Amino acid sequence: MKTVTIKDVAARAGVSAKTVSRVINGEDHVRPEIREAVQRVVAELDYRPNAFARSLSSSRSYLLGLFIDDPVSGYAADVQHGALIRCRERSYHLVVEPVDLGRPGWQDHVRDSIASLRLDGAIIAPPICDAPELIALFRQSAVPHVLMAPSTEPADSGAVRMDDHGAAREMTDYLIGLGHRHIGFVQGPENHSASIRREEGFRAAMAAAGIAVDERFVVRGDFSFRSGLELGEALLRGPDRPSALFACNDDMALGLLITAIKRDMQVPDDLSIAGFDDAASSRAAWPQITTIRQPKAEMAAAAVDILVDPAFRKNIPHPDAHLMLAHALVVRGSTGPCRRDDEQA
Amino acid sequence: MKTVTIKDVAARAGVSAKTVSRVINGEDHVRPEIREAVQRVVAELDYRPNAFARSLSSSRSYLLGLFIDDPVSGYAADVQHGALIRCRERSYHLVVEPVDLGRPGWQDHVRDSIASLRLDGAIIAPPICDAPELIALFRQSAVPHVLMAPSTEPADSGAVRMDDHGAAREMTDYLIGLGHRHIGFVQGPENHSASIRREEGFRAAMAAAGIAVDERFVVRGDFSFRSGLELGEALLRGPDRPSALFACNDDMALGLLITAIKRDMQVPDDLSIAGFDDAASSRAAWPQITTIRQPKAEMAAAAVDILVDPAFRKNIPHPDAHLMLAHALVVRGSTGPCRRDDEQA
DNA sequence: CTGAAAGCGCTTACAG
DNA sequence: CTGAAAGCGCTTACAG
Repeated sequence: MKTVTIKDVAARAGVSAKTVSRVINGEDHVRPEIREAVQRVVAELDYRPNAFARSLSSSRSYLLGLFIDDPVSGYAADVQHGALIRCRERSYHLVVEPVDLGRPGWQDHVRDSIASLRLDGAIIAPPICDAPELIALFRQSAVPHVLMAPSTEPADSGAVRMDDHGAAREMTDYLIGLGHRHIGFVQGPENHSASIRREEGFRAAMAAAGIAVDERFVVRGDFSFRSGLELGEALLRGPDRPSALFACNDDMALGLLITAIKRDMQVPDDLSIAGFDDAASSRAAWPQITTIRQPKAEMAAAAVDILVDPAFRKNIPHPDAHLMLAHALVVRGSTGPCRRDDEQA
Repeated sequence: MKTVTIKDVAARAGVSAKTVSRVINGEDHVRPEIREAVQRVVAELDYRPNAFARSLSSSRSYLLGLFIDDPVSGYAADVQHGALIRCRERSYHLVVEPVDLGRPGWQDHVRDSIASLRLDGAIIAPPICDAPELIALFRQSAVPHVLMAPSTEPADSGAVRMDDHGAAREMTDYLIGLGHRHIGFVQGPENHSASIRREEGFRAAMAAAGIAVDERFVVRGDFSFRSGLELGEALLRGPDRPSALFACNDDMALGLLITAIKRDMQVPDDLSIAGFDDAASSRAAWPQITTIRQPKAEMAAAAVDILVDPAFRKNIPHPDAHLMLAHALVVRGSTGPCRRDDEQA
């Protein structure tokens, strides 16, 4: 089965290869009747341009890279899906590149993607969006890149984020509104800047309500279900325990919930539990977990939009390349009014 | 920043481009001292071959496609990760292509990947591995492809599977061994051939033990947590209900478990629940769910190995391209001895 | 509005 | 063991 090339199309349509190229790429300056004739031949021959030839001559790859720490997480799945769908709409392809900053030589893999794949752009997921050494690699090679939920917004990087601080504050206000005073907070990993912003939002809400944070109830997890399980054991052991727990993500919140159930506590009557993400784990439990809906797929799609926008590519830094998407508080069954006597006062 | 090309390396090393090419690709017939000299220059210049130029001239893309129905599922994440890691080891790249057989025009997307990306091979995940029209596309274009867990094993397709029938039979034997006689079975979607093989294994074990299957307790789900939830309501409503439930995958088993908990049943004392997959959902509950470990990532990695193996590429059909990987029964807290009086007899 | 020429950076096929 | 030439299938830059 001989491959159909641009020359075959040109010959059959009685025009030059250049004209076929113009039609294929939707350029101007082609007479309508010629354009139609070419399109007809393209369809007849089922001609598909060779992406490599195009890339080689134009030095554009139509390839975007998604650089991500842990490609197996539910977060990664949502982000990837959002990016994939949008890439397809834009006739780009997506290559997922796992980056393990803990493994020596990671730079080489990244450089390799950039150099041999000639990536047209990169989406950099948290937490590695905050690694200056990684960002520098893209900057040096002049590869347009968008950071997802970064701690800072460098002028020559795009950025897509949500208001982690504000969302955490809303959640905390909601818990306080339910009468809770002894609210515990489960932090995420230290390198996760969004987790830090969430904690700040929590503390801001507590301060605004004039409630002192009990530091014994502020503990660090690693975003995993397992860490939620273990921290739950520690937090719920003694008689002196919080009436509500706010975890930095849903997987940990689910771990807390399971621990409470194991200890025969009633949720939400004995303990309210709130998460963050609106991950599948927040729905795969009983009661379902109150959480913050984070627009993960939308953020990834927006990142693609920024990267393929000629205005951004031609003109970095670009004012419109820093986006903030909306979140939402999702109230479910895991949170309820504080029923603790000493707090009714 | 001027890009370093093969000519630059050749000039600086005082050899021809062809010799540099030989060194880069690890071919024979290069004097050791020349090889070393070239390697030194490659390192000095940090030369990275342009993947597009290589692909264009060699008509190999070093790109593998993963074609998958639902790229957001936990199954997809595991498969993708297994494939990604192995691709990296083999210096291939992976492109994920969602395929929605329900949407008209899906063929065009697939043809496009094949034709414009010049895919070197394809991994086809279940359930679309059983769609003849899809397989035909790869066959026609002579793209080597490996099916994951297909219902049939065409001679000119590779295949990687596990023994779904045997594994389901083991699980059922285990439940029967615990004294259960009234065992319900939750089927997967009709188009999922592995789910059918699991049901057959279930029925074979029941028949071998001389136990009649109560067809009221055999119900169809769609692999989703939600369907497990709903089917649980139906199965556990009346007084006449099964003492054990075996679901075709873990997400549905988790749904069953949550329903049992909602209905104040004790698991496993009132009801044993078993799943299939060893997905995260089987561990994110209390009690944890007894299941079958399915080697998803290993299956995907094996598929990559088959695809990049020159012996397979040169010589399709190939006898060694049909693999069966080992599974394991994982006993956890959700299953226990049958405590129903009428069954003790 | 259209096209002929040159070139992108490699590898293939052939010599020597 | 090594290299000069041609070519992969497009696009760029330039003419007209």
